[in-house]
Amino acid sequence: MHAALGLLESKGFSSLSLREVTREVGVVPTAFYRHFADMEELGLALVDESFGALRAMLREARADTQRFEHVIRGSVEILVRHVHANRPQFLFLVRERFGGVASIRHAIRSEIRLFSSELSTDLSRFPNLNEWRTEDLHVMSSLIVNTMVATVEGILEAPAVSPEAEGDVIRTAERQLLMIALGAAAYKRRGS
Amino acid sequence: MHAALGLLESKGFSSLSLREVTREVGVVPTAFYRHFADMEELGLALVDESFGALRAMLREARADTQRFEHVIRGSVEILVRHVHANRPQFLFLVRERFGGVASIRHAIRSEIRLFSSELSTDLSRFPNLNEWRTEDLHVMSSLIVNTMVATVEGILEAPAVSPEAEGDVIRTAERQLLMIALGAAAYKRRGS
DNA sequence: TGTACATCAGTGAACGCGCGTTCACTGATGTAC
DNA sequence: TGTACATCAGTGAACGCGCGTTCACTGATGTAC
Repeated sequence: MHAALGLLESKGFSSLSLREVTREVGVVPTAFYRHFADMEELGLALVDESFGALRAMLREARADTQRFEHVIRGSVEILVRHVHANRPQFLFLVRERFGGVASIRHAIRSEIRLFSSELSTDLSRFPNLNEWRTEDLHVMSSLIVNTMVATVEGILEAPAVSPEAEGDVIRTAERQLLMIALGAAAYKRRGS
Repeated sequence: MHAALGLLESKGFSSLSLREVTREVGVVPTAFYRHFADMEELGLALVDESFGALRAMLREARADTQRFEHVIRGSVEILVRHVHANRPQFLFLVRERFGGVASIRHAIRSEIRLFSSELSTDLSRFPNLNEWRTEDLHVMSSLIVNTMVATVEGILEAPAVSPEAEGDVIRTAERQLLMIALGAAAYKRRGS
């Protein structure tokens, strides 16, 4: 799994061959079958492992909800830290969300959808949001998730050697989340 | 190109073979070389064609900017119509943005970045926004682009047979854009 | 403590297959004079 | 208007290659008695 993730830095999963993986490990191709029935099974194992990294990040973010501005800055900081610490996993999830293997694609999409609906629940615990209609909470949380996903993409894409490109991505993300928070409040005022 | 786009409905470009394409056309593999030097050249031609569809959409959207709420509803309507009319092209762009062929990936990303900066310029023509700092305009326009991209993904993903799933995507997009517009205004009030 | 057996990860040869690419070719269509 | 030649898209045989998968095997480690 580690060898596969390494190779996936530079190519999509569906064009990764069983022989490439075993070659990377330094083992004969047939040895692969001692561990997985086929490449799809390896792919789904990588999905699981990557979800582990993702959920660890969310757990930390959730344990850390304070005042509004601090929530934004803190959440983005946690996001950046986890993406750096688990770059291969996040890269895998971001890419294979649209990749060629249907079962992987569906697993990733449904996990993101799940995350978005959990975020709705979390948001409803904020004093200002606790009487929102679930529909409006969903609109807001999917907007936040989209922004977070785009931020992960931006971090992964930013050249590792250029901290200023990453700084831009981070600053933009923080301002966008603030815009969303302010927008949600105005949206609600306007609706009632 | 038409045959390739058809095959790309169900797989990524980097796992599409030259022989599959010619088989689909009903022609011998070597005939491929009468038209393209290799698959990458075909891929880049598809990028060009798909950008054509994308730019046609943006041209129409730009010709149609009116009051704020109408802009949102009108833009989303235009988006939906063009995605339906050019589904294979949009599917191609959305997927290959993270696909396995670097030159394709980079072409798509730089086009989206270009679009985002053009949107900044367009936004600055709105009376309320004409004195914003370009940096804040960029924050707002990239938030809008992210939302639009996510909406395209949602439309492409929604089962073709289920108009209600697509209706949800559309309604969510409209509300998110409204949230962004209101949020941008509040963000600015707060900043000054 | 020693023996017998099971489990496990890895080996190496072999297979048939689809792939990209080469080559010399054919025959239809377009162009110059 | 007729002839000669160029251009063009497609043909079909052939190549070497990497692929996934099969099979019977080896030798190390773990487990039962």
